[in-house]
Amino acid sequence: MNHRIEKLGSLLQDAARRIWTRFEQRTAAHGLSAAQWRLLGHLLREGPSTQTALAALLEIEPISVSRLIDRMEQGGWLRREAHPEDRRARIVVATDKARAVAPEAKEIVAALYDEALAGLTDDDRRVLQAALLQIIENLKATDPGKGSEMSSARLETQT
Amino acid sequence: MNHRIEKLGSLLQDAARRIWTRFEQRTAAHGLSAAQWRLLGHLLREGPSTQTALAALLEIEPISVSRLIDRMEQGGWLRREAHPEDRRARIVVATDKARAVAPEAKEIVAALYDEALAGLTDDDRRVLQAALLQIIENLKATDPGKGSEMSSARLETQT
DNA sequence: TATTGTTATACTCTATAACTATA
DNA sequence: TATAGTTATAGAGTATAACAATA
Repeated sequence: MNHRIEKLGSLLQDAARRIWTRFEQRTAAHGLSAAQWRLLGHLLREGPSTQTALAALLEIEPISVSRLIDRMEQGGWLRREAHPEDRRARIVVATDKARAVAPEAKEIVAALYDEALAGLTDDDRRVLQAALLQIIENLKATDPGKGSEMSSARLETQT
Repeated sequence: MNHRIEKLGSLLQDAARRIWTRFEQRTAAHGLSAAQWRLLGHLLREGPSTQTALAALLEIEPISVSRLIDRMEQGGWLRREAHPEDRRARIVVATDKARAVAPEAKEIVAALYDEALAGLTDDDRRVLQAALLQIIENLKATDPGKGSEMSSARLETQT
């Protein structure tokens, strides 16, 4: 019998929430939500992207991406541009305003992660990182415990 | 310089979301949300509780607890009873219906955690658990990176 | 026919502010 | 005055269904 982690789900959720809440507090002046920062991060790191690709990357529904982008476009963080080849699609592009805050956001993230991981050795950190990736991987495929669903299987667009 | 975990926040969030989503899928027949299961878990493990205590435990606002409980009371999962000593307070009590699903929920959780942690050694799991607790602890106090806030400091009611 | 993205609509979770009842 | 809980209201995230435009 392997070691059982009591409340694994709650621990993960609490840790994640503390990090994101803290991050939102420190970036409050810009008025972006955690989900919006995540989307913007993708955009800034990996360049312009269609909404469909963003939805696959963030693993949320296209309509949710659409909503996020609505608000961010209003705030001037990004623009929807025409796709040069596919006239149905739109390309989402970060604006200069977004690019301008990226360095500050990066610094905040770095400092925050340092605080969050304080007291953990390098080995601990590597195990933690690997463990999180493993958990995500383990739960990636279609749920084997339920014989019905099959729509979360298109995640090959992953990084 | 210590090891940096790129995307620590995203990794934590993704791992947490996958676990909770999977859990919701497998318990879908009962129609409870992740937040509701968490609240119910506290109630079943630790017995009846006031709403204020639940709010402190779950670290959400009392009004959010009130809303959760509204829906759960409608669903017959719990009852609000009068507090014997303090006529302002209400005691939240899990119903027999809730107690009846507890074993099934526990089994689902156990199986889910086993799947999530597949491939991780016992040592890995212990490090993971300790790391999560450490992160939560590290980010527990008032934010030192911001000199303004001071309202998340009443967490002494913690387990 | 399939895909991209949208509207319309709705539900959950969370929160701030203002309030009631009680301590 | 302070606390327990509520109502009113609102924002964010997510989702299903129906649809338009295009491939």
